[in-house]
Amino acid sequence: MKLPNNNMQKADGQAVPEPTLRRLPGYLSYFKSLKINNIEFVSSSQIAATFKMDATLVTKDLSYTGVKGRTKIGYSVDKLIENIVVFLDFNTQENAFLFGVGNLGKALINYDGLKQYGLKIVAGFDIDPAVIGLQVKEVKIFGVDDFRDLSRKTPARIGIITTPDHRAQETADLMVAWGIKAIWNFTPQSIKVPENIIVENTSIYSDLAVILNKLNR
Amino acid sequence: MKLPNNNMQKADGQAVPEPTLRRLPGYLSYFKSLKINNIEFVSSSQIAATFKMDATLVTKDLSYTGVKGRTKIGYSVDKLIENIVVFLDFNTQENAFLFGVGNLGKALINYDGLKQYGLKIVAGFDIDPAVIGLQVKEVKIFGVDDFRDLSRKTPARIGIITTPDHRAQETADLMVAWGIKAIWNFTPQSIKVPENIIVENTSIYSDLAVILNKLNR
DNA sequence: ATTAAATTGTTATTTTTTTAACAACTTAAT
DNA sequence: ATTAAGTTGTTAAAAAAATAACAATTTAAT
Repeated sequence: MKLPNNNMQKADGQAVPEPTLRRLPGYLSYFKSLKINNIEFVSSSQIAATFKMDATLVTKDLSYTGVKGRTKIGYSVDKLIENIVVFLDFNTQENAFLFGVGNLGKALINYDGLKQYGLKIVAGFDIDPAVIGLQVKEVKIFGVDDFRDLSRKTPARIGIITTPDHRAQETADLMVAWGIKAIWNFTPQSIKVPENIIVENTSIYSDLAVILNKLNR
Repeated sequence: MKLPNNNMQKADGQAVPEPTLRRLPGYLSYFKSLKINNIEFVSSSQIAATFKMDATLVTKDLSYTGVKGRTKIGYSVDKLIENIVVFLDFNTQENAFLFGVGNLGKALINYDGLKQYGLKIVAGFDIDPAVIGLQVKEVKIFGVDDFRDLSRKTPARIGIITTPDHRAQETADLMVAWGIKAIWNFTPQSIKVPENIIVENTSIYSDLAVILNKLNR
């Protein structure tokens, strides 16, 4: 329909279905592993079998990225990877501040994968004096007051909340005051922010709920 | 329609929409914070405003749990909490084995929240001799060989994969051989398992994709 | 060269999920 | 007591997403 068929170009105004958006990174990971195994082409039916889904849905998802397959051959793994990476903006590095350097926070900083997927945590923040001044991998941990200087050197549009639950709202408020545009909230707490601020909640409890439900059905 | 109106009883055969299932833990967290603030009643419109969603959808979601609201008063916070907890099986403790005691694995073990939501990690596993024998919080870390004994003492139906990506499949295979019924996969790798095994993938990359998309639109 | 099989990509249909509409009810104010 | 406002809960409609159907194409085999 209104899909852009100018190859390798992003559908900027076009809203991509969120389910599609959520599936694409999974495909990407799969394609990367195919590449490691020197597999050059893959068909939608193979992909569908791997993810236990309908092949049509796969082609639809992939078509959003502008990639073109070849009849009887399938899709080029290289092109798939390239198109998805570009489409999801995983190629342009986005800086992020992380607030709350506890277990989860440290795990995220140590998580190499994120960098590969377009996100670079450039600084950690905490209110615990015992943590401030430390360094986790290449990421230094700062106190709240150090923000001004830091933000001038390495500005960030994304703020990650990995604080204890009850500190989520105040942290969000702080981030908004700092000019953060998108908040990635890893606490189960729902946070209140101005209309124009993007919030994405990552709740492992939702996944847990799904597992328990399937298990006990 | 075919909703069970026998109060406080779970709709066992009835399939609950997964979106509903995913939203319930968020509500629950919110209700718990209301309770801490000594708020006894809450209306669907208040809940809807908090989560920026339609009030009708809230009532629908809540109705699945069998909770009943009072006109002009709203829902009892206590009853909401109780019904959601029961409905999601967060009250009956489910044991889990965790494989891959790296940063993320440790973070999950240290995460107190999980226990409160029905999941208890009873043992960690790793192939790194430097890690085997250690103890993270109350959770001991074992080698693969220790499984038999352990599984007799504290059986578990859920297996958590927090290994490096390229070890996901072999870990899954092992878990299936162990008799694990549901696998919670924290790697982006898609894993192949027998038909009857439940798999839930937690991919923070999906959330990241959504954030970047909104940010760059 | 011809044909058969496999595969993409599009359009149509069905299913699922969300939103809207509205009736019934209950509390609090007059 | 009466009324008005706010709220639940259900039914209907709309929107979104997934699946099915199928045409077009292209490769590989005969």
